Amino acid sequence: MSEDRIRGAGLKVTRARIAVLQALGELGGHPTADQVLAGISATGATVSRATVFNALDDLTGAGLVVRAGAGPGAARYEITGETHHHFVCGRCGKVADVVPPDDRPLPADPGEIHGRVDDTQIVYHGVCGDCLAAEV
Amino acid sequence: MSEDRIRGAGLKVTRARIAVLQALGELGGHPTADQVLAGISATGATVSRATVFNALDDLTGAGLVVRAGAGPGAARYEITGETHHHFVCGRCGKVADVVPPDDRPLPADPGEIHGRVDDTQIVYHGVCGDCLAAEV
DNA sequence: TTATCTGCAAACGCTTTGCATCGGA
DNA sequence: TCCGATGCAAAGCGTTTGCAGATAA
Repeated sequence: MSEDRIRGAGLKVTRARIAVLQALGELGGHPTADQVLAGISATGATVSRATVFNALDDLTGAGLVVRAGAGPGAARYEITGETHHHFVCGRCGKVADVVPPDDRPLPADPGEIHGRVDDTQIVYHGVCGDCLAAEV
Repeated sequence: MSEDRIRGAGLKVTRARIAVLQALGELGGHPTADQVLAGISATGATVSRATVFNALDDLTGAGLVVRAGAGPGAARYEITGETHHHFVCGRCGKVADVVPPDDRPLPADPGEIHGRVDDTQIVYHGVCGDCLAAEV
């Protein structure tokens, strides 16, 4: 349940945070903050835009959510979960999940990092087929 | 030489693009567009802000440059090169290079992606030590 | 009860766009 | 010569901030 994870992260359990976490889970994929807001609104709940950003930021700091993608446009968020791979289009910012070609494990977390690692993933940077096709 | 890579990518060789590529190389790390602009200005060359963004976008589309990092604030760029690992702080957006703990090769590019892969890297998402310390 | 979060709106900063001019091939 | 890049400025959009009121613990 979302509430437990929020509580476990040391954050207050509030309507907005539950809604954000649930929306992320239901939407799946890599929604932008705006899409999260839309997802929440679709359930009938009302949360302001700024609160969505606040909640996403808090959840990111708590390690429950990760900002994904490094392309143009809005930031994309997803729930911290199992390690998986991403394909990021540097042109349109689209993020696609990638099915691991094999089950080779990732290198362990580097010990020299003086910080907390919440999520590890392989990122393939490139240009997606749509954008390649759009290039004249 | 920067010019050769630009030409090889099918782009016109212009002053701005050479300057951007050289600045990225000299700055190293993961500079923001603004830092690239500052780096260019430091050499005495004058390039407008919009042109830096244009050039970075073109070079990204050509696969010579990759947008890195998925944190708040400005986008970060780096030259496409050898596979290396990144630690991204979801709080301050800092990107740190990670020395691979071993030389285990990455899984091959997934064949099902209908696009072009320019760069593959492992990304560790988390919170850096500075931000952890700043959390009260 | 009290520290914290929410919500609204406005400000902020990064990024993109439009158009005239300049420059590479 | 011709197509494309540059440069300036201004608009666009995602994100953050400030403060008063509401709420979880």
